[in-house]
Amino acid sequence: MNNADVAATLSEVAALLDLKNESGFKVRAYYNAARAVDGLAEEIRDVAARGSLKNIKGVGSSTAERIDELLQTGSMKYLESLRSEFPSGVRDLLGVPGVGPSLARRVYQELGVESVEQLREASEDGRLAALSGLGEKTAQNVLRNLSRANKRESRISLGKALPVVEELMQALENKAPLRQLTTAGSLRRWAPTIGDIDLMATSVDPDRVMEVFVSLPQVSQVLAHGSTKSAILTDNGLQVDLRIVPDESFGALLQHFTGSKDHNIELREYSLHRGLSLNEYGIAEVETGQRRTFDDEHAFYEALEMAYIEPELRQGAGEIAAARARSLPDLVTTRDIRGDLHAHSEWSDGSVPIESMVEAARARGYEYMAITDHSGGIGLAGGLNPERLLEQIGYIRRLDASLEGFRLLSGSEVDIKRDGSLDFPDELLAQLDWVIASVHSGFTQTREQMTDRIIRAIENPHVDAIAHPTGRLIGRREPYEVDLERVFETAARTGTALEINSFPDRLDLVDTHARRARELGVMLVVNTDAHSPLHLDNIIYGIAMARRAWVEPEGVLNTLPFSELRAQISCVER
DNA sequence: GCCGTTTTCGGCCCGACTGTTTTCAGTCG
Repeated sequence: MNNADVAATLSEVAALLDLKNESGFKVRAYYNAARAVDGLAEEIRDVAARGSLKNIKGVGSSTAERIDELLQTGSMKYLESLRSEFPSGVRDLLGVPGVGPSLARRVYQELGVESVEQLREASEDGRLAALSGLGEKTAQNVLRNLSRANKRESRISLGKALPVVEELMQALENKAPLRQLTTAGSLRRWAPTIGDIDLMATSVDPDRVMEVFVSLPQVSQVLAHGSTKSAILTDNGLQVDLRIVPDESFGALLQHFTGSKDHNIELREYSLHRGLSLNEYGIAEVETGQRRTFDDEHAFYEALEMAYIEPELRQGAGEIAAARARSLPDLVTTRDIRGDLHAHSEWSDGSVPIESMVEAARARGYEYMAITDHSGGIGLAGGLNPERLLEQIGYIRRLDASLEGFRLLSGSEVDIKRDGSLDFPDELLAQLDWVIASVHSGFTQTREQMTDRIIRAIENPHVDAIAHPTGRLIGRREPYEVDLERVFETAARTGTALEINSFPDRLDLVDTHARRARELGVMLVVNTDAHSPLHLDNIIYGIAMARRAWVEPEGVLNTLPFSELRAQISCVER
């Protein structure tokens, strides 16, 4: 029973309470608790073990008791009793866009609908439209939405969304009379996954911009078309909303639609206590109704007497208090990165010669790079055997010696075997400048086995870092079970760095874990795991995770100039 | 059900849009 399981259970309680027409506040309380548990950097069982469940913001004494029961017995009586009131299929109805708790409850109670399929039948044969307060349009809406993706499972990775958005924005800028155009929402906050895409604009001719927008070649369906708001579906199924407002409202609008929801709720609750009401048009005094507008976000936050908050930090995770105290972190940027310490070449599964990777790194302005081709023990990804590695070390040394103003490090992404031993003997690892170890097999080991395995690798003095520490692949593979708290404590003690892997499918460590690692004194390293020169550009995603984790430049190993980096790692003298 | 720089009780973010209604409830972000 991990954090995600507990969160899912609390969400189900919330959904069932919602179906039952319980107080919306109670429903929200359970959803809040679910989100809080899901975003927890620590394992909830550890929190429960020391009796600190109630210290989680959003978890009170009642929910804490139920979580305790769930962890100890594997089930929750409260949930079981709620489940007995609604067949399991009724809850699935909530996944259909446009179907909320009220409609789901009524079709179940009044029509006996117990599944999505039965909802379709009731919409087609007129029984849905016959319900009081509903009509034919509602039935048509439901039918149309039944073919769309489940509203809870339709998120795509940041890396898939961003190229689509950039192409759309470019097309718009080429053809429409825009003054300003920017992203908002989860994309602007660099969330690891994106639901839909929000674009914000100002223009001298909004109608013309909207005309262009809904007529773009990428558009497969127009969902709405107005002068201030339009929405489309792209040919790859992504929903894109475009909003246009007057210049003087742009700051408030951008703030509103950047979110996150948690951030905005907390910001509005805070402001309300100060007699101010916030919305997308500006800041109003509650007593007088007088409203101020803002053409940029900095002024908006300053008007609330707090520092500007970077979008990546807007998660309702303490950033508002820090902004009031003027103690926000000085976040790391891509400009701080001086080298990449996880890159592959055609010696293993990369696509180009080492020289091409070096050229690409230099073109980015980097000072150094480590080539870390795979070890080959389990025949994975064309990995190197000891003989080939020795050959590569010699090759890299000669190449490095020929380079002016750039250091090429001889490294390895060495496989951590099931027992925690490494794929190369220590004598061989000792010859390398940089060793990054990682798990590529045996993902189903128990939590204890996996934790011991990784800790043993961390404790090897030749290991400089652990790559993609949880092994997750977004949308394809869950992270393996591992006690990250113990991993972090060990890494902090041994001075071993943990990676934020920038590959859009990985983003591992994720922000909440990276933040916890830093709290425990772990050094991070932000790498791309590049298998081609183009992949070096993925550094933006890793940096985004670091920024969402409140990480400053001094928390990232590869912001160091080479002269300081070499003192931290087992680098061979040139 | 949670929470406290007014509060341990009485609040709980805010508005757009839709469809069904003659003033509002439901859904969404």
